[in-house]
Amino acid sequence: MHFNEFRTILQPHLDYELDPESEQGRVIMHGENPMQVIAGPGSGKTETAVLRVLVLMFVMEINPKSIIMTTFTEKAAKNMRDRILTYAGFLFDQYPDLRHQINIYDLRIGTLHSLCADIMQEYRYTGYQNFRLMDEMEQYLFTMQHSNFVQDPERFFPIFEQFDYLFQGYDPISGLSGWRDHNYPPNQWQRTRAAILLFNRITEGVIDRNRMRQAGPAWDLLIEAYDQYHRQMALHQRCDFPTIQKIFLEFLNSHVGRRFIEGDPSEPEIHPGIAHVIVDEYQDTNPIQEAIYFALARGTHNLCVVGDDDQALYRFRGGTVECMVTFDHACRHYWGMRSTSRYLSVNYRSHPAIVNYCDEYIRSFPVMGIKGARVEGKPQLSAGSSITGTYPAVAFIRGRTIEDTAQNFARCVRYLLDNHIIENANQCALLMRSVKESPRNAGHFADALRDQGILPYNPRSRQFLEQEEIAAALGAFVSIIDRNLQGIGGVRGQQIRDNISHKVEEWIRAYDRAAATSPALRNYVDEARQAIQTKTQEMFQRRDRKTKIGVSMGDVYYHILAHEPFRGWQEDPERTYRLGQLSAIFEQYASIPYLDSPGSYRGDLRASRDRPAISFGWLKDFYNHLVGRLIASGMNDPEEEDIIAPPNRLPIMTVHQAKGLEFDFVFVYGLNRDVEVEEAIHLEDNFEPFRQTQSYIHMIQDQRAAQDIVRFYYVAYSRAKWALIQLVPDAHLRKRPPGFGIIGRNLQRFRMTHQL
DNA sequence: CTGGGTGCAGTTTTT
DNA sequence: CTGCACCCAG
Repeated sequence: MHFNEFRTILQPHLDYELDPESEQGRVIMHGENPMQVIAGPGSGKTETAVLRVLVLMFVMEINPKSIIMTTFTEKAAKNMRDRILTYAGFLFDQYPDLRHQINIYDLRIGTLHSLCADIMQEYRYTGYQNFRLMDEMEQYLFTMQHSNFVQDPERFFPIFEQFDYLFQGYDPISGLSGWRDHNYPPNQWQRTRAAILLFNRITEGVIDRNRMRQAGPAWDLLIEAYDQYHRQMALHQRCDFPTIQKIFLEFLNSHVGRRFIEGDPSEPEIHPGIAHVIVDEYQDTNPIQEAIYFALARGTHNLCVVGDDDQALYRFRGGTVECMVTFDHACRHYWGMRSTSRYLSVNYRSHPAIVNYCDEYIRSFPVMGIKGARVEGKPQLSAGSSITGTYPAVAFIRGRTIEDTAQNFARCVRYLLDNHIIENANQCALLMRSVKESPRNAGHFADALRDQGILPYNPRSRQFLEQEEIAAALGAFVSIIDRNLQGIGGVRGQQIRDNISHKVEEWIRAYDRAAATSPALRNYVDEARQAIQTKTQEMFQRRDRKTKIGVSMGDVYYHILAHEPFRGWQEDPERTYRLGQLSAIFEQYASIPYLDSPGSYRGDLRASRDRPAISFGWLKDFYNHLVGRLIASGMNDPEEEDIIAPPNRLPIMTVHQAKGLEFDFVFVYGLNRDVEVEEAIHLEDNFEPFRQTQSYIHMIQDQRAAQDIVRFYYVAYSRAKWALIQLVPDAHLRKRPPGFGIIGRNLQRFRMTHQL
C-alpha cells in the first residue's frame, strides 16, 4: 500500500493532519537506523509510535512478527495495542485481502517483561523453563525465608554498615525510625527490604561482578549473598522481575537467541528475525533494559526510542534519564553510528496558558540547565490545541489550614458543576503525593468532596486490611489456628509484638461481628479448631515424630469463605476481588518451601513435637512473615480496567498514576515537597563504579534530587487541558521564602497566577 | 507575623 | 523516633 492510500483511509478518523513533511510525519516515515523521538507532554507521542508501526506493516510491508513494540506499563501497552487494532481495522475494511497477508496479532507488543517471558517460552529456552515469575509480595516472602542475607545476619553484618542508608526510614512494624543500635542487625523486615533493593540494583544496573568483588569485603559479601539468592531461585524454579530480563539477555546472546534476532533463512515464516524495535517511555529505561534493546536491534540497528526526558519519574526502579539523554552516545558505543533526533514539541492537549506555564516552569530552574539534565537542543513547547479563552487557566486556591483548603477545593468543584462549566466530576482530577485518606494526605479532600455530594474515586487508598471482609476472614483464620494468640509471643521485639497483636485483635473483633450474624460460621470455626486440637493430641500421644497435620492453610481459608456472611459478600465484586487477593497471598505464602526439607511447604499446618498443639515455630513464622508483611504493605482496591474514573466520581490519584493521562481540570496539592537525597540516588552512586557501561554524566546528588522534584511537578502540571489549579494551605507557605530553593521557586511561580 | 508547645501519624511509584 | 500541622501567646 502506498502511503497516500494509507493516509486517505486513516485521515477521516484523525483529528489532525497526517502530513509526511511534518516532524511527526518524518518520525512515521523514518526508514532504517536508530532514531530518538523527544516528545513533550500532549504532543501525541504514543499516537506517533502507533502510526509508525502501522506504516511499517502496511506501507513498508514489514512482517508484523519481526516488529517489537514495548512500553512501560501493562495499561499503556494495552492502549497501544487497542489503537493499532482500531486503525488496522479501518485499513482492512478498505483492503479486505490484506487480512490474509498481514497478521496483526503477530506483532510483538507488550511490556518488556511480558515479551521476555513470551519469547523465551516460544523458543523453549532452557534457561527459563517452568519458572514462576514472582510478584513483589512473593519476592518478599521468598527472600525473607531463603536469602542468607536475611537468615544469617551475623555473616553479612558488614553490608548493613556499608548500606546503612537503606535502614534510615520509618519501620511501621517496629515503630522505629532508623537503625539505632549497631550492636544488633536491623530487623528481618528491614533486612529483606534491603536485600531486594540491593539484588535488584545489581541485576538492573548490569554490574560487573568481578570488579565489585574486588572493591572490598562488604562488596564481596554482597556478591556472595546475591549468588546464594539466585541459586535458591534456580533451585525452586522461581524468578523475579529484574532477573527475567537478565535471563532474557543471556537468551539473546545464545544460539537460539541469535536465530530469534537474525532470523533463520530456512524457516523465514517462523523465524523472520527482528526488523524493528520501537520503545515508548524510554526516559524510564534502566541499564539492563537499554542493553536488551540494543541487543534486540543489533541485526538491523532499527531502534526507535520515544520519550520525554522531562517526565522521567522512575529512578527508584533503577530508571535513569541518562539512557535518553545519551542515546546518541550509546548508538556510537554499541554500533559505531549516529542516531537521528526528532522533536515533537507542539502540545495539542492544553490551554496555551498552561503550556506556557509548564514550559517556563521547567526552564526556570537553573538545575535543569545543567549539561545532561535534559536532551540537548530540545525546543520549547508550543501550544497547538484548540482550547482558547481568556479565563484564568492557571490559578490557585488557598486556605488557612489543610481542611479549609480542601473545603475551598470542593466548593470550587461544586461551582464548576452547578454552572455547567463541567458536566461530570470525572472531568477533574486531584493529584497528590499520597492518596491515603489520612489527615495529612487525601483525608480532608475526600471528606470535603463527600460533603459537597461529590464522590471521590480513590481505589489506591490502601485500605485493604481495614475492609470488613478481610479483617473478618483473617480473624476467623486466626481463631482456628491460634485462638489465644500464643504464636505472637514468638515474635521478637516488644513494640513489634504489640503492633501485631493489636491488629490481630482487631481482626478477631471483626470475626466476632461476622459470627454474631452467622452461627454456622462460628460453628465451623469452633469445630475446625477442635478437630485440629484432637488431631495434634493424637499425634502427640502416638509419639508421632512427623509434624504434618494434613490440613492446609488453603483448606481452612476456603471453608471459612463457604459460610455466611462471606458467601453473601461474594455477590459484591469488590469484596470478592479483595478476598481473592487475600487467598492469593495465602497461596503464595503456602507455596514457599522449607529450606531444609524439600517437598514440604509453609501451607501445611505443622504439629509440635513437644506439645499437643500446632507447632509454635509454624505460628511464629506465620505472624513474622505473613502477618507482618500484610500489616506493613497495604494493598489497593480493584480498579476499573479501561475507565480512568467512573461517571460522577472525582479521581484522586498520585502523579505516577496520572502519568500519560489528561483531565479537563487538574488540581494539584502538595507543592511543598522537599529536596531530599533518597536512597535510590545513594544506590546509583554506590553502584556506578561497577557498571559495565560507564556513565558519561556526573551530577551531584542534590542536583539529581532537585531535578526529580521539578520533573515530578512538571508531569502533574502538564496533565491539565482547560485549567490547572494548585491547592495551597497557608502552612505550606510558611518558612519557605519565595525564590529560595526548589520549593520556594515552585511557590513563587504559582503566586504569579490567579487566586480563585 | 513568629516561635514554642502539643499531638498525631508515618511516601510514592512498576514489572 | 521524627516531623509536620496547628494553636496560641506575644
